[in-house]
Amino acid sequence: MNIGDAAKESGVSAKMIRYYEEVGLIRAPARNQNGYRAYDKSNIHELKFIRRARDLGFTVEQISGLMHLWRDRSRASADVKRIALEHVEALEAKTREIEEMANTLKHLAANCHGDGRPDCPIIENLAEGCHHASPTHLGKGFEKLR
Amino acid sequence: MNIGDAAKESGVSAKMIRYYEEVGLIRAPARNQNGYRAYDKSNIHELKFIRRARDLGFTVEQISGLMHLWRDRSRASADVKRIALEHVEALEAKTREIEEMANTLKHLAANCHGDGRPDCPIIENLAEGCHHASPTHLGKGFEKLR
DNA sequence: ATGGACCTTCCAATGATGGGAGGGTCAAGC
DNA sequence: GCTTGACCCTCCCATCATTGGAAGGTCCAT
Repeated sequence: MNIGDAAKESGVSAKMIRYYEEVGLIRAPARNQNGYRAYDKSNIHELKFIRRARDLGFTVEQISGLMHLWRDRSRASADVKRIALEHVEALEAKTREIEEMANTLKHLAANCHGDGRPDCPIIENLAEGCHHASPTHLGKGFEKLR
Repeated sequence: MNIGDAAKESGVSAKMIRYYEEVGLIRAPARNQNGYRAYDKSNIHELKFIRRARDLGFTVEQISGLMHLWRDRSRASADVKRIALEHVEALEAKTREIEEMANTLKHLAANCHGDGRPDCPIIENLAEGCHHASPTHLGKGFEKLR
């Protein structure tokens, strides 16, 4: 099975499969005589695992941890649960931060008549300071959200 | 006023001030005889504008648009309002996507006894497929959320 | 004059992903 | 056998906003 078929079956692009190999998330597969990567069912299984974890918002590093736990039959479910719940917390922190931004903007927009006149509280707030909303300063972790 | 003081006053790091200049978000300021960038109050004002827009999650490109509108005294408030509301929508789409991930994970974790035993529905879901949750496929724009 | 706190430019890295160039390989159809 | 198109390979580059550092120049106080 060449990389293109593996990509189709797993839903992970060929580019990303090579990338995951490069960064050590998956082991380098066997090669055919022509140098093509050869994948089997267990590789596809692994790639699907990765794909689903990506869809849940895990980073490559976190997926690496999950895959070790997956392969380790003696691991405690508590370990997995802890990682999952930590991730839930991180995701919810992100939603709170983004929602805070959205709310501030919504308040500003609600006070903007939105017609042809130039005066606009949104621009004024950006220019002059935060009179309308955004009472607290945004915290760390915020930078990667844009 | 040197770049360090401008950074302190505006809350934008010296590194980022130079970057914003490089990408054309701000115009190159005057230079002293020694080659140091010289900032005045209007520059600080502009940097604070940028800082606040960043805190609201606008990208550099969007801020560029907002600054043009800011400088343009004849602009209609409707233009600003449209940009703001589009951004609110984008932010809320992001929160929905992240919340969907968090909910899926929460459901999985709720079914995981989380003790020393190895069987764990979270890992099983990742390995075998999406039996528990995540009924819909995640949409576009999702990739940048991690 | 020496040190420390500035400033300058240039280069690199982050994380996950896409795009493309330049070149090799394979299988089907002629 | 040759051509063609669809693969595959390895590199390199770009994204976006931000940080870090190196190498070197400047300013000011001691």
